[in-house]
Parts: sequence; structure tokens; C-alpha cells
Amino acid sequence: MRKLPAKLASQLYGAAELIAERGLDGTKIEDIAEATGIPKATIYYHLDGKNAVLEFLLGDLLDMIAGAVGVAVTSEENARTRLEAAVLAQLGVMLEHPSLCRALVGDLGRATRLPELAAALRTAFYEPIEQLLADGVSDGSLRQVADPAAVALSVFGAITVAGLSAAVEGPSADPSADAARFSAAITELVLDGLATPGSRDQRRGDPL
Amino acid sequence: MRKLPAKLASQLYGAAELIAERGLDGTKIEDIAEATGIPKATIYYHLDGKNAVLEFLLGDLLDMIAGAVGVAVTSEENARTRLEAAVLAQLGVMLEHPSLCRALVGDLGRATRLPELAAALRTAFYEPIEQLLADGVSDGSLRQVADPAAVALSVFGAITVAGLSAAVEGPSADPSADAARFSAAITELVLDGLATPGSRDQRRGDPL
DNA sequence: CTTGGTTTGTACTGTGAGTACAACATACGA
DNA sequence: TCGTATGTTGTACTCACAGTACAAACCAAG
Repeated sequence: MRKLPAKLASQLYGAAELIAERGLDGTKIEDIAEATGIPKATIYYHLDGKNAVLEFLLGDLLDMIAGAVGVAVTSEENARTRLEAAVLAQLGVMLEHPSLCRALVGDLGRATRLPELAAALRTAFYEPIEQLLADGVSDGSLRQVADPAAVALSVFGAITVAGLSAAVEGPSADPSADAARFSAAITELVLDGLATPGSRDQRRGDPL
Repeated sequence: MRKLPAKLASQLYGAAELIAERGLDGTKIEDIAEATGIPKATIYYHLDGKNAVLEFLLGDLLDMIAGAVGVAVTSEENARTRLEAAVLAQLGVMLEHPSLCRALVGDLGRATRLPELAAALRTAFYEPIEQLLADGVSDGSLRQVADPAAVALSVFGAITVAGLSAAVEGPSADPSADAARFSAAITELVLDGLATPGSRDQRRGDPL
């Protein structure tokens, strides 16, 4: 069941739009069969049901994200620069595949209840950020924060929500331009913060 | 159907944990009936089906958040301070009601497909942030950014993902302490950013 | 005690997921 | 050429569960 023939796999993508639009519940297996051209019996021959269809599609998306981010993270630059690259990479993939992202948002609950997917989600989205933040403290390119885990989570949220919501807004004419725009905004926020220069540091006394 | 008797409303909360755990799909109406003590026929007398149960529960959560944040935002302080208060308020409510939050994550797709809830989601989470960011620029307590909409979205994501994921981790012994902890981390990130003092501003030339 | 809204049990209908299976195709080695 | 294994597909099921119908009971308030 794991190695679905390539032809079928590509046909299955025809169901992504459908699932994104109506949610997995609102989508009948018969609809998927019709949209992809794969007869219901064949779907059941290879896959363990509706959930498996979603699992296959999202697994692929998550692999793409993890891959792109992985490349971005593996450079010789300092952590701050790699963080910027990772943000751009993640948003790039997400905006390239809006209907997969919409399907992901729509069936997040189901996704997190599918153990493999939950792990892939973590690997694709959260862990690279967490790692970069730690690296940045080591190489001095990012600040030490009081609660690294919580901050990593928030950074992850900032990126992911921006990407998902851009995907939900509907496909854009120029995904990579959008990715660059969002990426710049997030980077600006995450690196420099929103406080005005004058008011900065009037809160905490200790710089480290 | 809108004004469900108070007694039933309170009984209905007994279903939140169930729905959070198994998702709405994995929860039979009969299960809800059993968990709440409200017979199936009575549920259908008042509510339009399973979705309406979820809609009722989440509507309430969203109202609480919108309310708490609304209070936090309506003070005489400057926008930066009010932003801190809003973050704390939002996280406070979320951590106070972890199973509602889990239900929200789990059935986010359904929630966004229910028009009333989608609007309530926006009102509760996103709009207050957007407003505060704009206010901060006016009163000088927050920096002007290049793409305010994208930044507002990211801030919203940072807060919300932190809250949701804390809720998903399971209920905590001391919700308000957790809220304070997360709130501090997010505030630190969002206001001061992660760049080290030395490297700050070596990217963009124009301060405005 | 009657009228009108609620409450609830019971029995039903309809839909769609998933299964069973037989017929057929295709490949590949003997 | 045949035989066997592996995939493909149509058809016809089963079964669980959402939602509906309805009648009997209940409980005000006039």
C-alpha cells in the first residue's frame, strides 16, 4: 500500500482541489473516483479508504516542505540568514500548492489524528525552526530568549499561519512574488520586532 | 434555535471533551446524547444537527475570547501596552478552555466552512491585532512596517498557534501561569525580535 | 381542564463507506 | 503456449449512522 504506482499517484492529485473545497467529509469516494478517473474499486485496492487519500496527498506536501526547508537550512551562512531562507522556502512551497494547503487546514484535525502525518507535520514545520533558533544563539546571530521553546512555537505559528491563510485566500497569479512579500514581512517582524527604537529595552533590565 | 435554554446549554458542554478527543466525525450523536444526558430527540428539537452542536460550542469560545480581548484593548494605555494585554487575555481564555480549543483545531475546516463561525473567528482573533498595530503607529508606540496586513497576520499566527498548541498538549495544572509564560515569550518576540543588538539594522537602510 | 410549547422513546428512511467477488487484463518465466 | 501472479474494474452487496416522523407524555399559564 505504500508504493502506489506513479500514474495513480499523479491522477490522485486531481482530488486535491475537491477535498480543499468541500473537506474530506463533504467529498464522496465516488466523487474522488470521478474527479481522478480512478474507479472506486481501484482506489480501495491500493488505499485503505478516504483517510489514506488525504494522508497520501498531505504526506507529499509535507515532504516537499521538509525538503525545501532542509536545503535552505543546510548552508554555510549564519543562523539568522538561514532562518530567512527557511521562511522563504516554506512559504514558497505552500503558495505553490494552495489546494493542498487548504486541504491541510480543512482537515487539520484528521491530519493530527493520523500518527504518521502528525510526525511529518512536526518535521516539516516546527523542528527546523527550533533548530535554527538554537543555532543562532550558538553562532551569535540570534538573541538568547527566556523561553526558547515557546518562541520557536510562535515563530512557527507566524510563518505557518501566514502561509496557510495566503493559500486559503485563493491561488495567486504569482506565487513566488507573494512568497517573497510574506517572507519579507515575517522576517522583519521576527528579527526586528515591532517596538519603536526609542521604547526598546525599557522593559527588561538584563541584556542577557 | 438561537436561544437554547440555559440548562441545555450548560449540559452541552459535556460534549466538548468528547469532540475534542475524537473529532466531530468520530463522535456519534448518540454519544453526545449519552455524555450530556440530553436525549437525541431533544438535541434535534433544538439544534440542526451535529454541526450545530459544534457551532454552539465554538461560538461561545469565540465570544469569550473576543470579549476578553475587547476589554484588554479598551484601556487608556498606548498601543504597545494594550497589545501585551491583548496577548495575555487571548491566551488566558484559550488555556482556560483547552478542550474547546482542541475541538476548534480538530474541526477547523468545518468551522471555517460555517459562515457565522468564520466571521466570529476573524473578530475574535485577527481584527483586534490588526487594529492595535495600526494604533501603535499612530501613537508612536509601535514601529511602522512595510506590509502591515502581512505582519498583523503573522502576529495573529504567533499568538494563536502558541495558544492552540498549548491547549492540545493537554490541560495544565495552572492555566493562568502558563498563559503568563507564553504571553511573555510572545511579547518578547513580537516587540523586540530575535536579531542580536549588534546585527540589528544591518539589513535595511531606511528607518522609515 | 385546556391549549401550546417542550420532552422523549421508538421506529423508520436514506446515504455513503467499505467489502466481496467474479471477470478480465497484463506480464513474465518455463 | 500455457500457467501463475499481480493488478484492474464493474456490480452487488452490508452496515453504521445521521437525520426524520410521530405519538405519547409532560408541564406551564390562562
